[in-house]
Amino acid sequence: MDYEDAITALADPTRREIINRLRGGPLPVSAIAADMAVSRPAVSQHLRVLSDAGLLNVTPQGNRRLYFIAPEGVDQLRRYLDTLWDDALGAFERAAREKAKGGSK
Amino acid sequence: MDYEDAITALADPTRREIINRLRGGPLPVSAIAADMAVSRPAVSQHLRVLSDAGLLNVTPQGNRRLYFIAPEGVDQLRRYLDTLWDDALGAFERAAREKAKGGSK
DNA sequence: ACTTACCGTAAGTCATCACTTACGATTCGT
DNA sequence: ACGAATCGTAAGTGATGACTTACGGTAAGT
Repeated sequence: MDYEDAITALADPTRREIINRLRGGPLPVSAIAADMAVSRPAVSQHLRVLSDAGLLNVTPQGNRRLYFIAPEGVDQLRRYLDTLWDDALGAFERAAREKAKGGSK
Repeated sequence: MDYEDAITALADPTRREIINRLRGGPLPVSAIAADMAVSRPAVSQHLRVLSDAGLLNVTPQGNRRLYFIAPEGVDQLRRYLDTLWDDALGAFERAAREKAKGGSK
C-alpha cells in the first residue's frame, strides 16, 4: 500500500504547488523554487518527500537535476480512489433502495 | 477548490480507517469507533473533519447519527487526479519524444 | 586552477494537529 | 419520570512536520 505515502505527500499545499509547476514538464530545482513563497532548501525537502512517495522522478542533467511527475505514482492514487468511489456509490444506492422499500421493516 | 480539504482529510491514517469502515454502508459513531485504536471522541473529531471536507454525510437516526461516504466528495478528488494524470502523461510522452529526437540539439 | 552556479543535507525553531479526559445535551428504554 | 446510552464539544498535552539559516559537494564557465 504505497498510495498512502502519495496521499500524505499531496496533503501539503506547497507540495501541490510544486506538482502544479511540473504539469507542463520536467524542471530543475531552481526553476521550481523561483517565485515561490518558501526557500529553495524547503523545496528540495519537499521534492525529497514527493520522490519517496513515488510521485516524482529525477534525472540528473549535468549541473542540475530535472524533476518530473511519475505517472505511475499518480495512477496508484487514482486506482485507490476508484475503488473507494465504487464502494461509496454501491453503498449509497443500496441505502437509497433500503429507504425506498420502507425502512428495515 | 474543495478537493484540497478532501485530500488533507484523507492524509490521516485514522481517517482513512474510518472511511474504510464506511465502505460497506452507513454506520453509527459507536460502531465505527468499536475496536479502533483511538477513543470515541477522537473518532467524532475525525468525522467532523471528514464531513467538513465533503467526504461524509450524516443522517440523524433517533438516538444516533449515521455517517456514510459522500460520493460527490470522492468524485471531486477523482477529477483532480484525472487532470493531474492527463497532464503528467502528456508531459511524460512529450519528454520521451524530445529525448528520442536526439535531445535539444 | 579558481570562481560561480546548482543542489542536497544538518541543526534548530515554531506551529499545527491528533489524542485524552471531562462535561453537557438529546434520545431510548422501563 | 428516571437511569442509561449515544454523541458532540472544551480544554490541555505531546508529537509530527514545515520552515529557515548554514554548510559541503559537484559541475560548469573563464
